[in-house]
Amino acid sequence: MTFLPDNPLIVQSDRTLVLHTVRAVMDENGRPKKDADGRPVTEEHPRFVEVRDALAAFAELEKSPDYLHTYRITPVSIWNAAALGLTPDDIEARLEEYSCVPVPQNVLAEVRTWMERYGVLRIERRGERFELVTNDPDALEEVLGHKSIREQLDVDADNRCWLDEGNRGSIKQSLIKIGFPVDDRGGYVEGDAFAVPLRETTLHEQPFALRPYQTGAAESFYRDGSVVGGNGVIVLPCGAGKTVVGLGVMNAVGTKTLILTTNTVAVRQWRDEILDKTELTADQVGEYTGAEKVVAPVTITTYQMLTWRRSRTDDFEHFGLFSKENWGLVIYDEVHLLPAPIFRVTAELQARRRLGLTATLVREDGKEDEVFCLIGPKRYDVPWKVLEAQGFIAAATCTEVRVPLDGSLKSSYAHADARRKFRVASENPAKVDVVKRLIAMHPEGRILIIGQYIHQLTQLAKTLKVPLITGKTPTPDREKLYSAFRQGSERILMVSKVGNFAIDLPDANVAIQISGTFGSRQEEAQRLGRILRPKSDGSAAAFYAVVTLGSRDQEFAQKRQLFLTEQGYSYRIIDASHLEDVVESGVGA
DNA sequence: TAGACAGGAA
DNA sequence: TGAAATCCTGTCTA
Repeated sequence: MTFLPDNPLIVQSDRTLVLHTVRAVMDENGRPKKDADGRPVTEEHPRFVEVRDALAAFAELEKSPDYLHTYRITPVSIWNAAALGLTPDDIEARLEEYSCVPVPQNVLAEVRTWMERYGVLRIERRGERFELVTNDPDALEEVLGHKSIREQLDVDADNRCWLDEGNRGSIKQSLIKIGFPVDDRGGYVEGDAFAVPLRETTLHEQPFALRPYQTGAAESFYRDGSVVGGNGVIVLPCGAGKTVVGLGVMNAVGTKTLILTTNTVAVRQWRDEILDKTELTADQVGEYTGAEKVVAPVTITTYQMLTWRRSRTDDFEHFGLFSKENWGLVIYDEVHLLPAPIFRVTAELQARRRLGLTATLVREDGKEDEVFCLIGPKRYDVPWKVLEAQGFIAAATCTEVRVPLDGSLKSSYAHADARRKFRVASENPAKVDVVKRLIAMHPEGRILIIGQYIHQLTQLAKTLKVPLITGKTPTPDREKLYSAFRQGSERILMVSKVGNFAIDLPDANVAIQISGTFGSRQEEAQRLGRILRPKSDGSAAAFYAVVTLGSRDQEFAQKRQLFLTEQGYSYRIIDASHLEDVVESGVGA
């Protein structure tokens, strides 16, 4: 094996992968080139992009400072890769190919062990019951050594392990916790047949057909006559048409369907999309929310509706919805937000086909393993940059603008306790000036200013004389402002965290983020998603994160950027004082 | 009977 | 790590 010293990757024995983003530029004598100030000159590493894309399939980006990106190989990342068809040999080949040092054998061995564990245990149907089967007696022995698991199984005299429909989910949860992801071949209840024909022309007289990647996604989930699939998660960027993929799957499966969403606006959007793009009529698509409770062959509801109860000790009042119809398919919209109680019900729903949809399959609470075993593995994933290259989403430049804290605030920052520090830095009043300058730099831009603290936002809105939408803004007022923004009579709009949920928020081409949730990767992704609708002139969108230099605000900003960095976005980091220079050199538009 | 609002939950 | 937004139900008003 030859290891090229020029390769950008280091594989460490603790399963972290370190990827060089740049390399030194050599002069004609083969020595490191220096700039006028005597500092070494660097360039992007020529294999960086290739390696980043190769790692995305089986590792998770953990840190992404300027020159070294750190990835980690985790069991869930390996199992998802296995479900997509990657083998240990594929992963070994990639690591060997890109590493500049020998790949530690223990890492390869661990990858192999984890990957082989996916599918070592299978659940198979035997008439009315299910059996946990394996070809590996050692694995079975190890599993049965865990008391909590043995208690859930009915082990007969021949040492065969039986389980009932009722604990199919919970056994999978217990097994994944000890590192055994089960391949559930127990099959599905077919559910009542219900055809969902797609239109070729929408209600709005637009031609309609699934885009190639949408078809690919739907087929990866379900192909008629195939035993593979029928449960799992499809990951598509914001604005790539996840609803349409859902329609494609409903069309393919052809049964009564229950759709779960995060809020009522999403419920209505699903309903509108279904009526617009399928031949279903209004009475076939029910909305089950606080406002009306209609159960129809296709029913859309919210997670909160299902998890609502009178008090902590009462039952969930609307759980009955799951058994009101013989659903053949349950769709979980924004599956990364799935609340804990829904995991519990889902554990009891393992016989129903389950489709999860999301833009970012990362959870800040680390419950990826629950999504993996209860909804299913990742079946399809389109990188953001691929859709960008195909023109389905706009190109975007991301810029982190760093602003210092001035005098008096420096000391209040220093004296604040750990949790206040973040807020002091987030609300740095020096950000106001930066926002003004950014606005001035985009005189034609349709600008969204997004923040997290109401106090900060109201102040800024007053200074800039720009309308602000918060959770308290009544719906009619919101709609008025949205439509003003859409028509161009308002060019700038400020939004609080409502922006995270408001899928009806109009499109913009510039977003300025002045504060955000601690280190939420998916929030950052959502916010960028706001400006990714393709522009008619093909121009790029601009995303700015304004952070306080050298503070916790900056630390968390880095964590927030991880997901997008993983997807191939690079953040240009500039000092507030150089803002105009950099943008003039080509970021703007 | 619709809309507005308060209260509690997670 | 904390703040903000959401949802649902129930009650009140017109």
